[in-house]
Amino acid sequence: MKPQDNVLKLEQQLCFAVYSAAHAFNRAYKPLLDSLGLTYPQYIVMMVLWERNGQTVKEIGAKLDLDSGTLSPLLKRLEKLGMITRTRDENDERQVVVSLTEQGKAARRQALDKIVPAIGNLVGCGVDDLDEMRNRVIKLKTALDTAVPHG
Amino acid sequence: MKPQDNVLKLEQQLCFAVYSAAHAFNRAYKPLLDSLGLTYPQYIVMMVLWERNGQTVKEIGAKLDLDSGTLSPLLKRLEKLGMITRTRDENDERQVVVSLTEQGKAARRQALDKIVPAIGNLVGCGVDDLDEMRNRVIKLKTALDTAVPHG
DNA sequence: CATAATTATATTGTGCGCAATAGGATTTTG
DNA sequence: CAAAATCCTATTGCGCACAATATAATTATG
Repeated sequence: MKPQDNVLKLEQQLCFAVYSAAHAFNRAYKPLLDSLGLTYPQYIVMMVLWERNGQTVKEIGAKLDLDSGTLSPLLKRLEKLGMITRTRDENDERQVVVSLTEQGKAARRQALDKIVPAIGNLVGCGVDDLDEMRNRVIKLKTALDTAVPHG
Repeated sequence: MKPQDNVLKLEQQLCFAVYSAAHAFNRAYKPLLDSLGLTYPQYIVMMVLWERNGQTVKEIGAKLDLDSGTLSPLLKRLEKLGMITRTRDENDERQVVVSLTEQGKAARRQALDKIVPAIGNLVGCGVDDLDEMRNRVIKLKTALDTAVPHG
């Protein structure tokens, strides 16, 4: 076997490790998020709004690297769930402002009390390790984004 | 602001870093894979077959954590592309054996020569760093999988 | 001020990803 | 050996993810 033949092996690939870990996170979140009726992508949209209520679709998309093709139907589903409202901006009618309902605000409590600690237990490593790992993954994403710009 | 209020911030979340890095990988691979006419999920199926030709859907699924709902249509598209063939096992007609065509085998060369080095440049860090990072991400995935079994 | 260019969101089409279900083929068991 | 249970793949339905396109509002330009 040639020396470079290993580089195509699945287990050697960082991309597959990341791809696979992302799916594992999804599976881990699912039973926790079911109690709120949210999917993971919907949950991270809620996180964006919990940080600051009343943001446009564009602002949300910029923070999550998601475009309107993903967000438009997702936000409609969140609206149907009673988590958010979508209203056209009075000054600029092109923009849609997304705001939390009371139910949407209340969901934050359950996220803080139940979901965050549960996932923390699953990941199961010290805060310092976790910080370092997150920073490495973010650095990786930034390197990939710089080479292949988007949005 | 209460001390635990930070834990819901997007930038603090390892899950979002991983989710986001997975998308960044997809974007980085896209222009490279376009020359082969493959998507990233199709590419990792090809990797599985390049390691060992002639595997059942179940075997492929076990290696990639994907079920038949994902693989069945994906494999049909690979067949249509001329990369693989799908044939019922003679001894056990429940099983479908997936095999590389000549074109599918030939695609491996282009992956080795063009795609692997291009992605290597993008990730842009030493082999040791890369190994350590991959191992950490795999460990993370394993921890999540153990807590929430699947398949 | 009218027209062109730009901006923000929505829509359409394709391909995952996964739960639920269905359909045969094989194996188990009574 | 016949009935039940199990196994493997395919299908259906829903929700992302994203490219391409459409539409309406705003801004820039001649």
